[in-house]
Amino acid sequence: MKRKLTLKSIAKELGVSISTVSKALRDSPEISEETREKIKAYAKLYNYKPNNIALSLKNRKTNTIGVIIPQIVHHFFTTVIYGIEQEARENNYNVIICLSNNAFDKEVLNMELLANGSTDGFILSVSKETMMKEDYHHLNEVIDQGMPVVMFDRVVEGIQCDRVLIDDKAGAKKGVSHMIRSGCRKIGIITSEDYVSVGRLRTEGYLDALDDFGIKADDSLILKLDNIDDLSDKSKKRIEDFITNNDLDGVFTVNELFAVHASRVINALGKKIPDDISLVCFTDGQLSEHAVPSLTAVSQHGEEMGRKAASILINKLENPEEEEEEYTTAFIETSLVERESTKEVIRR
Amino acid sequence: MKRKLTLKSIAKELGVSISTVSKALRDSPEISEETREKIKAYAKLYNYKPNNIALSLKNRKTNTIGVIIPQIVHHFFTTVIYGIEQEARENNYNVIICLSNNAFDKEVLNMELLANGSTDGFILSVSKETMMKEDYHHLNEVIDQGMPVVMFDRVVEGIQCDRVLIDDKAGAKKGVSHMIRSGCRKIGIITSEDYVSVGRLRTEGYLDALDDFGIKADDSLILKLDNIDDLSDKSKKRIEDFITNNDLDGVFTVNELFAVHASRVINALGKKIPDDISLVCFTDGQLSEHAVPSLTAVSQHGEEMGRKAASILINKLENPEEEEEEYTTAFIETSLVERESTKEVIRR
DNA sequence: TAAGAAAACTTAATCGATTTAGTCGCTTAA
DNA sequence: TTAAGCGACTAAATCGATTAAGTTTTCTTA
Repeated sequence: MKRKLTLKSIAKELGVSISTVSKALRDSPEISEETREKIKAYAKLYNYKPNNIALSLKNRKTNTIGVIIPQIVHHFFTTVIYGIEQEARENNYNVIICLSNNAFDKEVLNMELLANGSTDGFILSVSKETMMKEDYHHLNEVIDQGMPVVMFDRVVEGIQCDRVLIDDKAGAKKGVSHMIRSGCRKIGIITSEDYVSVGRLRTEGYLDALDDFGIKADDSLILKLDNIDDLSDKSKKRIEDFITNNDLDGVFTVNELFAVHASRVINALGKKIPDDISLVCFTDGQLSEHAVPSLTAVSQHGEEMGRKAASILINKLENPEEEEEEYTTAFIETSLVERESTKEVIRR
Repeated sequence: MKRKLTLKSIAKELGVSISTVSKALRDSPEISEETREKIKAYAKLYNYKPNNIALSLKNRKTNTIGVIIPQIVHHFFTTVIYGIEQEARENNYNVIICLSNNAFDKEVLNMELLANGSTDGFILSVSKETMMKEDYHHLNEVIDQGMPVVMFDRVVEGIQCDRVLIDDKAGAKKGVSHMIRSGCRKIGIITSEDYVSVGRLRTEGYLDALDDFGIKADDSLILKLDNIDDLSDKSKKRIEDFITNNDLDGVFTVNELFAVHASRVINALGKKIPDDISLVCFTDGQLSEHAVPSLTAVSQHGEEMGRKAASILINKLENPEEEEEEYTTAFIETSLVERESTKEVIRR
């Protein structure tokens, strides 16, 4: 096992001072051509690389972004991380990922841990528990210490930070409008209770679309489930009843899971997708793509979202205090991916 | 914006030396009760937390694990990361994640970056390109510097490191045996070319199972596709032909994607799953669970794998040089998750 | 030829923490 | 009376790098 090279060890070996080595490696004109070449050759031969930790300490800059998300076993977050990683890597930043598992305490703990010098800034999507508690002291603390924060997807108001959001409302509207244009007139929505912001916004988009086409909304066609992340047996039952008891010709769901179960129920009823009932869901993931029939979906472009969040953060980090106290909210446009679960729109 | 507290700033504020502050906070008996209490009260009031970077430099220990994986948008890797994160967090370690995107150069770059002081050790699954190149100098280099490495899933031989593996062969055997017991006699396998180790091992498990039950293997029932991570149009076509041209009563696939497509093809042929053809796949992910029919799958227990890898690494880090040069290979048992795509085994 | 400038280095401070090796005043025992 | 001992601190070294400031040595040039 060979010890890692340091400036000190090189200096000792070559009989010069530490600063001479440092300067030579950074091409300082203070050092003579001859010495410089000798040192560089030696460093190259033994593959010297400066110690990042020492540099971080000296520069008070870690070139690391802390990412805190509620879950990782969730396709959307995975794509966001992918985007963050891409953008970070291109700009020479590292990414430290911590999971809050949707628990407030873990979120606080993670932030405190990373804030003590490990990262220069944060990208986070707040946990469900944090949202319900409405306790954001941990966020305010790091911001107070001058660390920039970018929130994405699950954001909260009243925090001095940038935000990157999916345009949920417009996305849902896009999906529902498509169904209407393809001939649907009695469209139901399977969404979440209003306190989940994405659920509320997507419901609004649904209502907007109906309104645009002069279709009267009907409360009984709106099914609000209480958990948007899983599909409990209770939720399954409610979806079954909802579809069985309403004579729908279209169903819009706020996530893939709801759609997949709806598809199953429709099948079991002996109805055909999309001929009898069209189906569109929010989130374009593996399930939409590979389900049978494959599902028309509103794509959230998670990767783009991650990239955007990282790029905003890195920009703040590289140009501190450029324009003080100016926080932006970026919207990531959604797009509709048409697949087998909807009929074609006939334009005349 | 308030500056972060340091020992220095506390010392200055309270009119004592830096070392007094440090010792007081670490409950050294050298410091008088009175001074100690005063300093601790002050530190608590202003929420002092030592700077991790400074500690890392001093201790030459970062308490950070570097994880390098080929892709993150892949359910299996996501579950492994989840396991790693859990185990790390419980032992006070951070996790830095880097993606190689299956490219050799990026893998090398990432390792070099993290090896320069950012992490204490590595957990990695080598990229496809690295496997094909068979160039492992980057691995040997960090190991040479005394950093422990744990490889998982996609491992290579001849490296001084611990390994955590899925028992691919036994897993495949488990799945295929189940089909045979449920009555299948002509079972095809959709796998990958042999140079992908998981493909090869799973094929071996398939052959083993047939052999155990005295069924003669038939090369024409083995379809080897060249990419195990995606489903190209060419692969789709080959799956279609494979299923259409062989009168199978069971299909085993080495991943979910192949199975989902197989399911689609079987459907299109007007055959019923599982009555006419049974279907079992390796990897228990979202697709298996939510497909219609849902798929019987060999679960890889990615989370357990991640936990195991992290626990081996952390153990090495905490007890250095305990038993030199002893490397283990841990196997993670698979389990069969029975769902709708297979018939019940009738025991008599 | 002596002073000033330039070239080529080295010293030392710094980042924030820990820790070993002092220092200083006071008590106690010989 | 005086050295040893102890309590309660401070100084300084250290981790590995950067860099401003200082020091030699050599080269110009009036």
